[in-house]
Amino acid sequence: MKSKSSIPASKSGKYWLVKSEPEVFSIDCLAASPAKTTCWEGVRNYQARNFMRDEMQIGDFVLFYHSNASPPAIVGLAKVVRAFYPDPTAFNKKSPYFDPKSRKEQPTWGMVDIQLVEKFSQPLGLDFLKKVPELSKMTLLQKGSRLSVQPVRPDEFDTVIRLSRQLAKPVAVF
DNA sequence: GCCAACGTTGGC
DNA sequence: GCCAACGTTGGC
Repeated sequence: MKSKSSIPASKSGKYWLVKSEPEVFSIDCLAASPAKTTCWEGVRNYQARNFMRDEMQIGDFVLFYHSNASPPAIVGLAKVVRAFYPDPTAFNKKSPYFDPKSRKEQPTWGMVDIQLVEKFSQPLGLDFLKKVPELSKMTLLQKGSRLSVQPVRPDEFDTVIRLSRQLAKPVAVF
């Protein structure tokens, strides 16, 4: 019998990774959010914005990464549930994400909504990921890579999901 | 807390 | 358009 693949496939064929500092917004915050959904506010980098605006589509899968964490790790999977729309925090003077140059008539910044699909039972730590040959080209693992919203190649996405499944299995004891 | 790498700003 | 100064990111 053919077994059904447990690797999720996105309709668009596109996959992403977003970074968040767990001190600011962790995967547990996402899990505790209404409908396990949050708006991805505060992106203030043009390249990251352009990915969200020009390429992200509803249904795309998004790896959730904890940066500035110990250890830094991919901690779960989410998906896009709302396409790009203006980020109101850019107009809020009290927000840390306030941008005085952004005009309401023509907003500079935007965001998408993402919904939690699953929190990995074992985080995939940065040091672990670096040892995986199939991931050697992954944007996240390149030196000096700081993009907070970045594309992930389909084969890399498959590898990450497969590793998360492997790590979730009980360790054999002899 | 340090600091390398990167992005942005602004004078010229 | 160049590039120095500055600010931010993020691993360690």
